[in-house]
Order: sequence, then C-alpha cells, then structure tokens
Amino acid sequence: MITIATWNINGVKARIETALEWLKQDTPDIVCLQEIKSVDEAFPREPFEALGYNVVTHGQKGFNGVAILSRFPLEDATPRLPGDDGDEQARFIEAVISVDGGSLRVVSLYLPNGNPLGTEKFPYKLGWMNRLEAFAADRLGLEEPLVLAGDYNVIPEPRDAKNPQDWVNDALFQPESRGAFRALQSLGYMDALRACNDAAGVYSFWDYQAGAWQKNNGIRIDHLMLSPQAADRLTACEVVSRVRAWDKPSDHVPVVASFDFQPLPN
DNA sequence: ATGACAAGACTTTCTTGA
Repeated sequence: MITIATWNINGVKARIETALEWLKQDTPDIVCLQEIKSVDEAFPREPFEALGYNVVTHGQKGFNGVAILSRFPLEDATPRLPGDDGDEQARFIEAVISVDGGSLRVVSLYLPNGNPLGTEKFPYKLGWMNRLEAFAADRLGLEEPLVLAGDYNVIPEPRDAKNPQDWVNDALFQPESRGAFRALQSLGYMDALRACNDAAGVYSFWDYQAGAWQKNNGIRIDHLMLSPQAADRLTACEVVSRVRAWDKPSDHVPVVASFDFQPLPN
C-alpha cells in the first residue's frame, strides 16, 4: 500500500513544526506540497530527510512554489508545466517512482487562483488549465498510473462549498473554471475523493478570516486526479481536517489517497 | 461593507492569497 497526500502548507518555513507533526502522526509515503513560498536553496530539506523523505522542489521567492516528499526514490524530477516558456511562476513539478509493474508518476501542482475577475489573473488561470489539460491528455498515451495532486483553486460543484452563493463572483467557482476541471474528468481522470465519498460538506480549505473554521464555512479545492491506471489501484481517500484545528495551521488541510501499489525494493 | 487573517519581503507598509 502507498499513500499519496496533497497539502498547500502556506509557507514551508512558517509551517515546519506543524508539517513535521503531521508527517510523524500519519506517516504518508508521498506528499505533494504547494505554496512553499521559498527558493530551492532555502527549503528546509534536513528535517524532512531526517524523517526518511527524499525531497524535490521547484520554488521561487516570496510566493508560489511546489515540492514532493517521498519515502521512495524520486526519479526524473521535472519542473514547469509545458506549453508556455515565458511562464516564470513556480507551480508544477513531476517525478517518477518505481513500483510493481512499472512507473508511478506524481505531479504536485498549484493552479492559479485567478482573482480578481476582470484582471489578467483570470485568463492566466484559464490558460494554465488549458495547458494542464493538454499535459494530461499527452500523459494518457503512456498508459501509466499518474496522480495529478494539488491545490486546483477550483470548487467543482455546489456541494463542495458550505455557501455556494458566496462564490458565484469568484474565480474559483466560475463556469469556465469548473468546465476546465470537468475537462480532466472527460479525458478519463478520476477525482479520488469523489470516487470514495459522495457526501456534501467535505472541505479542504477554510479561510483564516471571519471564523470560517469555527463555522465550518469551507470549500473543497485540493484534489487528486487519477489516470485510469491509478484509479484502478485506489483503495481510499480522505481529508485530514483535524490539522486545521492545530496551532499555526495552514488554511488548507491534507487530502490523502491510498493505493494498492508496492514500492520496488531499492 | 472587498472589511476580516496570515506569510513574506530591498518590512513598520506593501503584495499576494482565496
């Protein structure tokens, strides 16, 4: 069994103690991190390595930035979503893990927020989603297990928000954003959480402001999208909401999927 | 009511985020 998590930690330096505590408690095998807010040279690799993780990062100064932690060796770590060589924002890294029967590909992605509407930020989001769809379509040709894990900044459906009406003028809930997310599903990628849990009220983000956590005023925007070969091995998926109540929390919590894969002995 | 929090940076005020 292999567990793969996605978690927007909102700053790796500010969150290091919280992150290490969760890793010690739940011992995920692979963790896709977003919003590390650190350049690669300043990423605190050592405390993660001390817990047995290999670390690959693609960071930038001040904001954005993604990383993958893995108990198994990470091969061919490749930053940047193809399709726009002029895009300097650090939002994507792919790596490969050897498992029984071949390669398991894992992507940590931080999809653009897109707010406010009416600025260049929203078309940047939609363009990034088009590039992600093209990447996902291309990868289908490999016929390999692939997990596209990350902060998608998309509320897929009304049941994914406590108060959907609050989001109708927000980039996260625009028809174009939701349609681009559905395009991944139309290609054949499966939303891991929805494969396991059909209930409303499952959230991965609660704003720091206005007592959103205390009111359970949340949204589900952190997703693991699975290629058919990954979906075939899915055994469970859940949101780790208890982390949101800890001291110094991120505004996001981890989402963890379990798979019937065996890592290869190294 | 674009308020409220939080993190990071050429910081004591700004940008960015959702």
